[in-house]
Amino acid sequence: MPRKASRKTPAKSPDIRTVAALAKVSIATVSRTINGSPVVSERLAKRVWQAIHELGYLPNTHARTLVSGRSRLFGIIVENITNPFFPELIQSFEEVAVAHGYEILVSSSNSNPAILTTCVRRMLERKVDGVAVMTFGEEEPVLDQLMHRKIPIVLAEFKLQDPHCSTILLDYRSGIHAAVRHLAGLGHRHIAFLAGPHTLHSALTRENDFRAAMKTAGLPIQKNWIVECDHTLKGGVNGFDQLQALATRPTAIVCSNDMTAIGVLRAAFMKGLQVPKDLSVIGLDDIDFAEFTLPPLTTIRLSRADLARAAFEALRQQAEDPSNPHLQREFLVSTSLVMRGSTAPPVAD
Amino acid sequence: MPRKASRKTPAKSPDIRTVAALAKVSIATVSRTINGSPVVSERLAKRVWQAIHELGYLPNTHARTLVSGRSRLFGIIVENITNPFFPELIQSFEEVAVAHGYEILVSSSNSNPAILTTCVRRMLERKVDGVAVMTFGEEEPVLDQLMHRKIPIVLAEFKLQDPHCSTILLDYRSGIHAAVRHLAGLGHRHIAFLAGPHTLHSALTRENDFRAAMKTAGLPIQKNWIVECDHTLKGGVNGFDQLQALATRPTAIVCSNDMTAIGVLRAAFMKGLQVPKDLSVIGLDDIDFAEFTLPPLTTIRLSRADLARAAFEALRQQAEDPSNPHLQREFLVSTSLVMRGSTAPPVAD
DNA sequence: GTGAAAGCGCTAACAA
DNA sequence: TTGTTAGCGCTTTCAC
Repeated sequence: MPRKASRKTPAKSPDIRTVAALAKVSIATVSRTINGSPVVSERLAKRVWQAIHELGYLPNTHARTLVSGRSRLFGIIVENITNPFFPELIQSFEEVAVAHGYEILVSSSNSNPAILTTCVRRMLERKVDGVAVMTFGEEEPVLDQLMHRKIPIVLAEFKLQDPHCSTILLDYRSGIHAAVRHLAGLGHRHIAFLAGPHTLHSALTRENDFRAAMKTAGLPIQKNWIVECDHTLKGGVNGFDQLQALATRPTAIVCSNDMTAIGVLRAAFMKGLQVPKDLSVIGLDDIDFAEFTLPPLTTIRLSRADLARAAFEALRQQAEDPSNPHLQREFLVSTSLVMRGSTAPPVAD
Repeated sequence: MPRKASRKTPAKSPDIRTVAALAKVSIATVSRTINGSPVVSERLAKRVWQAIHELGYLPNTHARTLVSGRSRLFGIIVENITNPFFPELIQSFEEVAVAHGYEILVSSSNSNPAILTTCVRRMLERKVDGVAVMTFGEEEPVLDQLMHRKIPIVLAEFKLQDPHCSTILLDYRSGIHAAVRHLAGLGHRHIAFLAGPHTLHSALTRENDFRAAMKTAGLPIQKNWIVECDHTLKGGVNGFDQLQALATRPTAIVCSNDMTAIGVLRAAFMKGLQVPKDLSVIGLDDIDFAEFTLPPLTTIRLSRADLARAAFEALRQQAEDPSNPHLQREFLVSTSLVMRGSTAPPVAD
C-alpha cells in the first residue's frame, strides 16, 4: 500500500518549492521567472511556467511583502461609501490599481475622526504602500500618523509640505464659473448657493469659487442666499426650505453637490414649484444618478475616473520611484458644466 | 560626535525585537502579550505594552499571516459597487468584520465572468480566509477555484454541497406576498411584474415568488405583464414603456428591485401618469434612496445589514471553527413590506 | 545563467 | 511563567 507516498502532508497548496521540484530547477529560478527577470534562460522559464500552470500555483503575497518590503496594497479612505460619488470613485481606483498589479483596501471614515484613525491604523498594520485620503478636508488628525511612518499619501485639495504627500487640486473654478455664467446668460440675477459643511475644505473652496464667479458675473451676493447644508439629500431639502422662507427668493440655486441638488428638486416638487420653469437648479459632481432625476440635473461634472487616476498615479510614483527628482506632487482635475434639464430662464419678475 | 549611535540603520519601523529589547523581555513574551495569552505575568505584560506604546509599534500582519496561516482577511465580491444596494452591504460587512479584527477586500465583478475570475484569483493570492460572493447568481464559474482550494465561501441564494460552502437564503416570499396582498387589498387586480435578468438566480426566485403570491391571492397572471428587465434605472424605464404599449395595462407594478421601480416612477412621470393615483409601484431592496423618491417608494425591504451579518458569520464560523459539528451552513434573511407613498387604490375602470 | 543560503517579522513548539 | 529556536514562503545577495 502506497500509504507514505499518497499522504505526505495534508495536501498544502503548492509553494515555490513544489514548483521548483516539478520544474527541476532551484527556487531562485522560479522566483526570477515569476518576476520576469531577464536572466532566466527561455528553456528553464518555459519549464517553470509549465509547472506553475500544472500546479495552479499562486505566489503568496504575504511572503513576498515580508521580504520585499512592498505590499502592492494601496489604501483608499472615503468619507462615506454610501454617497454615490464614492463608489464610482472606488470603482475607478480599483480598476487602475488592479491593472497595475495593486490591490486596494477600502474604508469609510463616516466623517468620524475616531473611525478615521482606526482606518489608518488598520492600513498601517497591513503595510499599505500608500493611502489615498479622499475625505475632502477632514484629514488633519491622521496625517501625522501617516507622515510619521513615511507612507506616501495623496490628499484632495489640501497641500502639505511633506516629501511623502501629494495633492490633487480640484479646479472647481472653471465649472462653477461656467455654471454662473450659464445662469446669468439665461437672465438670472438672484442666485443662491447651497453650501457643504464648513468643516470640509472642498465645501469652502466651492463656496469661495461661487462667490468669485458671482463677482465676475457682476451679480450681487446676498448673505441669506448662501446657506450651509451637509451634502446630503435631506440637507438639500432643508436648504431649499430655508430659502423659501425668505422674503425675496432666488430664481436659481447652485448646489455644492448633486445630493443637495436632488434634495432641492424633491423639495421644490413638494412645494409645487416646477423646475426649471419656476426655479433653476445646478448640482456638482455629476453622479450617475444625475442623469435620471426629474428633470435631468444640469450639473458641474467632476470626473471620478480622472480623480481616481490622479490619486493612483500620485501614489504609484511615490511608492515606486520616490527619489525621482521629476516626481509629480501636484495633480489637477478639472470640472465642466453639463447642461441638462434643470435650468431655464427665470420667470419675469 | 555620536554618529554611530544616532544612525544605526535608516530608522526602520520598530519590530517585535525592538519592543522586546525596550521591555527587556524575549520576543516570545511580546508576541504572547499582544495575542492576549493568559500566561504572561502582569508585570511583564505591563512593560511590554508600555514599550509598544512608546515605540508606536504595530505588528506586521504579513508576518503573522505567513506563520499562522490565517490572514484575517475576508473577500467580498459584489456584482456592481455602483448599484446603491452594494455600498450599503459593503458598509455593514466592513463594520462587523472590523469589529472582529478582520479586514476586507472588495471587488466588483460587473457581471463579467472574466473579471470575476480575476477577482477570485487576486483574493486567493492575498490568502483570504473566506469569500462572500454577493453576485446573486452568476457565481458558478468561479466556485470551483474556491472550493478546490478549500476556501470558505458564502453564497447568496445558491446551495452547494460542499463542506466549505454556506448559503444565505433570502426569504423574498414573505415580502412579496405581503406586497401582492397589499395591492389586492387596495383593489388591484391587474398587477405586472418587472423582473430582473433571468441569468440571476435571485431574479428568478423573485419572479417565481411573485407568481406564487398572485396565485395565492387568486389573481390572474398575464404573460405580457411579466417583463424581463435588468435591475437598472434605464431598464425600469424600458419595462414601463413596454407595459404602456400594451392594449390592456396593469394598474400596479411590482418591481424586482428598487432601481427598476425608480425607473418606472420616472417613466410614469414623463408620460404624465401620476403615481400612485394612476399607477401603484412597489420596489424591492429598500435602498436608502427609496425614501426620497417622488413619491416615496413603497418597497419590500431586504436588510443589507442582516445580509452582511449573516455573510460574515457564515465565513467566521467556517474560518475559525471548521470542525464544529454545529456549524451553521444555512442562514435566512427575511424581507418585509415597507409602505410609503407609491401605492393607492386603482382608478375605477 | 543558475543555485545555495540568508533573512523579512512573526508564532508556536519545546525547553528550562 | 519565560526564553530559545525553527520555520511560514518568498526575494535577493553572493558564489559558481
